[in-house]
Amino acid sequence: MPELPEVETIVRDIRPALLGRRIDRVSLSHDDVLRGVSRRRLVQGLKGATVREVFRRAKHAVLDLGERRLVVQPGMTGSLIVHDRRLTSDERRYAVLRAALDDGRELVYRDVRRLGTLLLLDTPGWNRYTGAIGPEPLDAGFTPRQLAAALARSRQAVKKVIMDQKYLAGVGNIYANEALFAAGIDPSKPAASLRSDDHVRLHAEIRRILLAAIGSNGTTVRDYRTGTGEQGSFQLELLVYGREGAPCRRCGTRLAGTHAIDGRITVFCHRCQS
DNA sequence: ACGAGGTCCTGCGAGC
DNA sequence: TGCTCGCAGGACCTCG
Repeated sequence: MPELPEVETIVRDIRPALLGRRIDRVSLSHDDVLRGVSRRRLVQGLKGATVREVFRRAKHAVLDLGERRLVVQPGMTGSLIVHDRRLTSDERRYAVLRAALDDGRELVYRDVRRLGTLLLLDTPGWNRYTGAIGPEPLDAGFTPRQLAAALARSRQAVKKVIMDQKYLAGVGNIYANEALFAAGIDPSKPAASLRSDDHVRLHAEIRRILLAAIGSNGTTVRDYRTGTGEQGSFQLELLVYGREGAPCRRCGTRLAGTHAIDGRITVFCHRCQS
């Protein structure tokens, strides 16, 4: 599922097509993707609204509609695409939210597993939502010190902490694995046991990898698509994720895999990460 | 506060 | 071929 680079790619793709557009018609196939908003209020809130801005927060895409903001959390299998022609039957399949735009195009939120979520927030709701999420790793203000402060408080595994959205925004399982490998840090190490040179390396590698992944339009393992429906290509650059049992690209050691941290697959090199 | 584990969903690939 | 099982990029919840 989309992590920061994937959602950033989606937002960059769909933003030009959405800015200034009015939403004319809305349809929703399932209510179970809604949180904190009823079907009626969602449809009423979107219909007739004009898209003022489109941006990303953490792993979520946000449409600023003036009075309210639509937050799309794609979860594991969600995609957000602006179509400029009739949808194929394949594209209609699993389309959860369809919003017809005033220029004839259509914004479609598609989600096979429907673990994704749609929120429609007023200003106080938005403030609560964004206030509960940690710093954006690609912001200029994100420093090794800021990362260190988040890690210092926790004895949990460093991988779990950097994936925890309240400490750091946008890093999910793929990029956590990759950044820890690149920084030479054992994912199971207690966060508070990292030293300042670890903070500097991890900070740099998180940013470097996220930027590189954005440059490749994200990582397509299975479902992820860009805002124009294409696959990303960063899967070709992954050094550890998905390579359990294969030789480490740096030293040739067989990569280890475990589900011991937060029940998510962790792949690492015993020799290069300590 | 923490860690472990379950829940929401569906599809796919492995193994029998 | 056809079945069952385990697993999958996230986020949120409860329990002890």
